[in-house]
Amino acid sequence: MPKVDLSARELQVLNALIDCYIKTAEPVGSRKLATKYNLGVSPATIRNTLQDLEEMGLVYQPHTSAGRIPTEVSYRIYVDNIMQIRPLTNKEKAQIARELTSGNKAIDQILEQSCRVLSEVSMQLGVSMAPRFTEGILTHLDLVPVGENRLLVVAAVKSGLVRSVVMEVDSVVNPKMVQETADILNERLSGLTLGQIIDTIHDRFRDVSYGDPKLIKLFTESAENIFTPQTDKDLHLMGTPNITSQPEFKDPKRLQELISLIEERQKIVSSLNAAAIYEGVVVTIGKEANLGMLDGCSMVTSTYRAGKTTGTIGVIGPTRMEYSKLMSIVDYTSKVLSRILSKE
Amino acid sequence: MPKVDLSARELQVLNALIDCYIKTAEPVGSRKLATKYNLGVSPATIRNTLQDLEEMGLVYQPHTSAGRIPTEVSYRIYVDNIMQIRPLTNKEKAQIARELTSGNKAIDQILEQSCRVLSEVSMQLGVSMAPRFTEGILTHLDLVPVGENRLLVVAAVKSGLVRSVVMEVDSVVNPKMVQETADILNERLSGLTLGQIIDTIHDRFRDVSYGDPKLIKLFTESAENIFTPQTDKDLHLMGTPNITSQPEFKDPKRLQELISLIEERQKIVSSLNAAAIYEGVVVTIGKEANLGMLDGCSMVTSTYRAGKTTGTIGVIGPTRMEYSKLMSIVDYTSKVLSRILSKE
DNA sequence: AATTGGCACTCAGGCGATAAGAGTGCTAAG
DNA sequence: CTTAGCACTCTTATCGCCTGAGTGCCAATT
Repeated sequence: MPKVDLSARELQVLNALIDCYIKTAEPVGSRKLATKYNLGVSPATIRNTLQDLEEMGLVYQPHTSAGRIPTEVSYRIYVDNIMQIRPLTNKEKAQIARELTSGNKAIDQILEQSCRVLSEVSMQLGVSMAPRFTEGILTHLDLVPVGENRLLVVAAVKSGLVRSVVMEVDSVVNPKMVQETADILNERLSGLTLGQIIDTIHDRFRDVSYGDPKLIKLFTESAENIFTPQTDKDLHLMGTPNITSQPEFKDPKRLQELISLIEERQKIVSSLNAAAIYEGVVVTIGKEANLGMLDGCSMVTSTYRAGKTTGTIGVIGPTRMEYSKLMSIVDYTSKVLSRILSKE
Repeated sequence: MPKVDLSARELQVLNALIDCYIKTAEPVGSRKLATKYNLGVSPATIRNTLQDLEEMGLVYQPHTSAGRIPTEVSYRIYVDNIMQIRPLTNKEKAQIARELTSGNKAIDQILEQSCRVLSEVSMQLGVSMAPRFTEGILTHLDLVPVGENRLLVVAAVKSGLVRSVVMEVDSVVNPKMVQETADILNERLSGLTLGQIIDTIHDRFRDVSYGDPKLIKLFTESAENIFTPQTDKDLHLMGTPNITSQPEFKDPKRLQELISLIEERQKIVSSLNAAAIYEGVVVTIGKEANLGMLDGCSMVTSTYRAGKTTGTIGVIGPTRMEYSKLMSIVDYTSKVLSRILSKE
């Protein structure tokens, strides 16, 4: 919310400048603005306006005698106030819908496909994240003996998401006892959200009427480990070549940072979660994204619904991105995705 | 197996040259070899030898009037015939053992830790791959109803590895029937390897005495999907910064190729599988690795055992790597890993 | 016959000067 | 308030020069 009052001309010039810079990735000069965009004034006048914009911190020059480049502040203004959202063509809509509905219906695969289609249509780095597990309602819990001293804990959530975690048990356990324990766990935990379970599990098993007390103790102790989303496994990333070929990544240092970011997925997860507190399409510009070393990048994200839970999808690319188009793409994709995941 | 007969001096010089190049990453000249390695002859003599080596295709010059660089052929000879394996220090052994045995015991986490410790100790890209599922013996199969029209198929293998796949069912199914079906599946499939199951499943369920026939049909039809390892999810990669900072990756193009490789994990999986047909530590040099665009890289890998199944771990780095040290590291790590995974 | 010193030759990489081009800021006039 | 004109700044590319590293070969030496 930078409080700026721009005159009509200043808005016009800023709009043209951002538009041009997004297309060319080169500093934009007054002459280019005057000839390519019919602003009805001469380059000299535009130069004056540009000086004003520079004083307001909306544009800058990489060096004294170069054109202007928009700052992050002005991207914000552009996205919030100036930009016209560019609707999708029917062809684009069809492509997204087709690629999302074809193929297997397991939620994980659908998310991977979302990620792929986002990266293909947007020509940026596509991201998708599985629904936030903590908000899901537990429908069923299962304990499956695996090998001699292990139990597989299977937790199924209403949205169709399933997580399984292997739990170590000290001694060999009686299968009947395991079943009995599973029964009481289900009885007391089904219908709660995983978040509630984590918070209240210790209280809920103060008294244990039947089932294996040792096993239940072990379970309550490792509940957090079982129910907490290991969210970096829920994250899909695709289309890295799309953005590495952009001019902002011609510097090897930049590329290295990108590689690090991709490896430590946790940072992306955090940023996506931070953006997900808003409804609908969110544009996170540059430093706002807090992507650590990799600034100069923006995200366009949206939440989607899967039953009672929500997840996040979006695209990541250089700050200089076609927000107007990307917002439509992400918006539409998230809506299709919600529809697919909810009609089941 | 390039058939070369090298004289004692040629071996000596080649050894020194490779050693020097591995350390400096720069073309090695005759003078440097004469002064740093006491070969007892003058630079001029070494030059003659170098000419001979060049004719044999063992070294080359990036341009006239530069020092020599070893070719992939000569790395092969070096690894197979010349190199002395460098044993690990106690400190290194301790570090590997400590980091592998600490923490959670779930197989997936152990593999991730293997990967991390490999990358840290070797200063290369560490890789680890879960045991090959197809060779595992099925111990238990479970069908867990999830939501309205889904079943979670849980397949547990002797090594402790578990895979779960969501299966879509058309109609709502009776829980009793599901249990009955699971029973007969277990009865007929337990004890077989997953590979055998894939091959023979259609024959095994020609006659179905009880259980839900529709469900069994669905199951046999999707058996391949259920039991085939989606191996690129079983692959861990860590330590990319270790190798991106090496001089061979100063070229942005190289970096881009690396990023692509990391994204399409399938290629790495294939290469690792190809190397895994041999027992013990395998060195795969340059083009042998078939890492697509990213040649100029080598892998040092080893299989490890987990019960009846085997998996692969190793390191990937530029062809110019310290094979002598890396072979020890990978060998030791795989042995420790086998011990951990087998004593259970 | 193998080894060595000497020497001319080649080539990459760094440095500085020069030229071209893009774009600005300022001033003065419309 | 707008605009044309102009001097000024700064980047980028190109050329030529030089230096240093390293070779290949030949003739001398052991």
